[in-house]
Amino acid sequence: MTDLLPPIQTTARDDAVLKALAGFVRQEGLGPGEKLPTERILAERLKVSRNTVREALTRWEGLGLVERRQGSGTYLKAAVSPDMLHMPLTLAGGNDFAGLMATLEIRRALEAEAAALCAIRAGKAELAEIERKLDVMEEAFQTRAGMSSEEDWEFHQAIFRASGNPLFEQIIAAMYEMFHRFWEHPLGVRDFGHASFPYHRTIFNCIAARDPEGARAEALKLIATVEDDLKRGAANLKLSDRR
Amino acid sequence: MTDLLPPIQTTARDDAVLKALAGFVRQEGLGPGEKLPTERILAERLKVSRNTVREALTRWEGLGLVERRQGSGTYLKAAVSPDMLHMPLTLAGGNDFAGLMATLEIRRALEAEAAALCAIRAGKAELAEIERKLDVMEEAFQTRAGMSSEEDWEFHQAIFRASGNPLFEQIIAAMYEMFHRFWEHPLGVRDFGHASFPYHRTIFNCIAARDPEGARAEALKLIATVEDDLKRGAANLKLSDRR
DNA sequence: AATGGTTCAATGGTCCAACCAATTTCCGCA
DNA sequence: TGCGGAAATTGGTTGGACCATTGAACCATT
Repeated sequence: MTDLLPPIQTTARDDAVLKALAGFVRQEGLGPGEKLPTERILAERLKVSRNTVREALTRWEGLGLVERRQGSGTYLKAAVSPDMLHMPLTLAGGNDFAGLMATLEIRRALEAEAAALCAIRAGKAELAEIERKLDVMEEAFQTRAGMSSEEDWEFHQAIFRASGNPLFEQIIAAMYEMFHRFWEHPLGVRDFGHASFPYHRTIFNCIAARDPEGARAEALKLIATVEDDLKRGAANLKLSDRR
Repeated sequence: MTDLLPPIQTTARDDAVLKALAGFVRQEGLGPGEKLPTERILAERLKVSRNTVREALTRWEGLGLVERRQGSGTYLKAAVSPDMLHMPLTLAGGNDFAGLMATLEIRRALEAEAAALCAIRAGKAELAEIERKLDVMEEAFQTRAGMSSEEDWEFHQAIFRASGNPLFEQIIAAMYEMFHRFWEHPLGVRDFGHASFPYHRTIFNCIAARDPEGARAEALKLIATVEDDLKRGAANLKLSDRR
């Protein structure tokens, strides 16, 4: 006998509030940036205490769905729908080098799969878009004699978007901040990112040739070079700390 | 000029409460499963209202760090530290078949990478743990003449855990609910999961042999069979709908 | 001795009413 | 018309009260 007989759910006021609120947002067609009703109004309409409303909104705020501005109101920060799946990721000691490597491993996993899917699914328009981003990136590389994080990022984003699965882009976007905190301070590695440059073109070639496994392999190589760069940077940093 | 000059924080009571609480947990050496002080005690010690304490704990609860049980107390669900990095991720939709396939693609990406990392990093103890789960799963398979979702899941979880990167397990854990909603209702495919069975052993063999790329390849094959099963199930379902 | 019922204190969940602090609105004055 | 300050609005905090659930201790029946 396994666990049939799941624990029953008796009270879940604030959860109900969130569901109702999500329904309201959908019905009103509210989008990011728009203001939702006052806490006091919500409390009155839903026939619950303002306190309960606040607990519910606090959860949404913690999840980054909503922003509260004292004296002004509560504003949507993202699209909400009644059937959302929440996936809070927490990285203990997320400010250190190990945390960056952890996110990079996730990125490698997603980048490889997205490239493979992209090789299968990307339409003509999407393919052209990716190549355009690639050209811009290569142009920037030549001009400034080095990797440019912004253009590089846009290239990868285009691949994620063309994978046909929005989850890739969403997960990576959640980690964007982490990547770029280090990206902007390349740990003393002067030619940071140089090694990864050629793989952008090879990945695109595989995608254009409809070669999923090739694309996957090239993406893996690309992230490997970034990882190497970072490790080298960390070693340098440790060295200069000792100085 | 970018966004240096972050907005100053005049009032951030509940944030301060969380920081203080995280410090307390560290100082006391509290781990997952252990009980936190009462809300009333926290309020008194921190010289804030109980309501403020509750707002703070609500945030942690929303982030899955803590579990509150009425009448019992508040318990840690994960390790917390003062310097945590939160990456809350909410996925829109996902209750339909397309959503399931989307999450499955994420799972394939992570499963492949985790298996590869595991082949590199898993220690002796972790290797033994994985094999134990595998034995249990195979035992269940023989006895009940079919895949058992619980034991299967534990096997995969052990691999994620041994990957040395906590993010893998966190992401997958968040999707667990989604997978199992369908797993329990195998869409009419009677021998659902049968096809994936042998790959569990081959994955383990590659990991034990310290063959990352082999493990990655086997993991990809495993998910591919699950995908096929699901697609077959969906086709059956559509067929029976027409009936 | 074991099982089941009762009581009771502890604890999270909810409510209320008031006040504080930041923001926005608006009105009167120059 | 433009501007400065009062007033209304809105989220943030407080304190106190009561409800609902839990779990332990105790008691009664078998």
